[in-house]
Amino acid sequence: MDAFFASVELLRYPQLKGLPVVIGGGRRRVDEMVRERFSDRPLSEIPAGAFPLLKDYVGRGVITTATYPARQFGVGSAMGMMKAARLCPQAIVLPADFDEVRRLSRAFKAVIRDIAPVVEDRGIDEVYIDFTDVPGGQREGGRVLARLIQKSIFEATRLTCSIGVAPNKLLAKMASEFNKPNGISIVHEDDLQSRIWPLAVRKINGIGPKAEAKLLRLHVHTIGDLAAQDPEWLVDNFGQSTGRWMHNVAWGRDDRPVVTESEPVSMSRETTFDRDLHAVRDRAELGAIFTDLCERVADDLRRKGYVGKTIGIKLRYDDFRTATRDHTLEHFTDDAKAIRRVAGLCLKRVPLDRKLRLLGVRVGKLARAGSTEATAVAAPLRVEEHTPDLFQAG
DNA sequence: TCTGGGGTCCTAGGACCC
DNA sequence: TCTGGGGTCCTAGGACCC
Repeated sequence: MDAFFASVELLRYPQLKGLPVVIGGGRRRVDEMVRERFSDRPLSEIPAGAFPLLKDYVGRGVITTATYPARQFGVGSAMGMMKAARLCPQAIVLPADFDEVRRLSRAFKAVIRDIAPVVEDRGIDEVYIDFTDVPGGQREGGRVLARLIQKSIFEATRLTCSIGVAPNKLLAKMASEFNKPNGISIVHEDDLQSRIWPLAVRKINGIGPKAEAKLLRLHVHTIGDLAAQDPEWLVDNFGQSTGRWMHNVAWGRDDRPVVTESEPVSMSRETTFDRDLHAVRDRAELGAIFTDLCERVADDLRRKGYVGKTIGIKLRYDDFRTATRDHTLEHFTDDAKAIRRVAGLCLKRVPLDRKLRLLGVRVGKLARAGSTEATAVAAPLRVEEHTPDLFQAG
């Protein structure tokens, strides 16, 4: 989906179309004051000039999404709000409306599944779709089906998306970036040299800032450079697994299937404080936040029907270093008090000499509530109950 | 006044088991 | 004088993605 969170806000405030708008940062709806001030008219008639600007923004946080006009100024996802404010002070800031974003996410995915049922979820605004067995999925290299999906999503949501069609997920993901926003791009196997190799290695899904920096140090800049490297040399520098993977992706090879179903591995809640907190001096405040996080995780587990047996905490110090501790229980739980107790034990094992900026609680090793795995009580088998197998007999 | 929140997967050492 | 070889699970940290 194109600039998803921002586009969702533009549905509500169409008068902001064409303007630099960023979503992010706030814990509360900073446009509430504006809405109160103009409560006598519809949202779409609030003058654009009345909205809060990035230059007036105070506080912590990062940009979730920037509209394309804002991107012209170099503002983008994951950028700190303060830095963004220097680049584009006149941008309008709005908070994310998660409920509305989730609703529209479900809506666009439902539209796709109606047309092409083999869909892999890739977060709130992205999916992989397998065109292979969709009737007409091969027409014009997939362009006809891609157009139908685009049109159907727009009719259902008034939102635009960009689609890349290619022989595998790796190339499709890259192709989807070629023609944004509201674009379609078809990449064939033969296009590797001309369209993929000139790209920076960072464009590969799976090469992040660290791998990029190391590749640049080794004078590997483009995907073509990467493809030209001896696989053995890549293995020597990045290890067996990453080295081989890098070689394969540089040659456009990816055999991962489109996975339509998956079970969650963990659920967590975390929060960055408005100001850094001290474990001793701000004990009461931290304690309340800690308990609240445990209750929210427990609530998430219950709502989604899961229990977990590994309880963990995460904290981030004022110098941005992160520490985690976890503890695995004998039994599964979704109980806030139990989670709070174990998380409290974890907290005792971590240094608390620095101020904290973030606290998080995680539950892992999940099982479906009520499943045999979740309810089985681990009882050691008594010897006389043990039926010997072939090798033990006699 | 830098740097969110919710995830997955990988690595690596150590405990423990057969 | 020589001290295995598998395997799984747990824990901590980190890279990466949306």
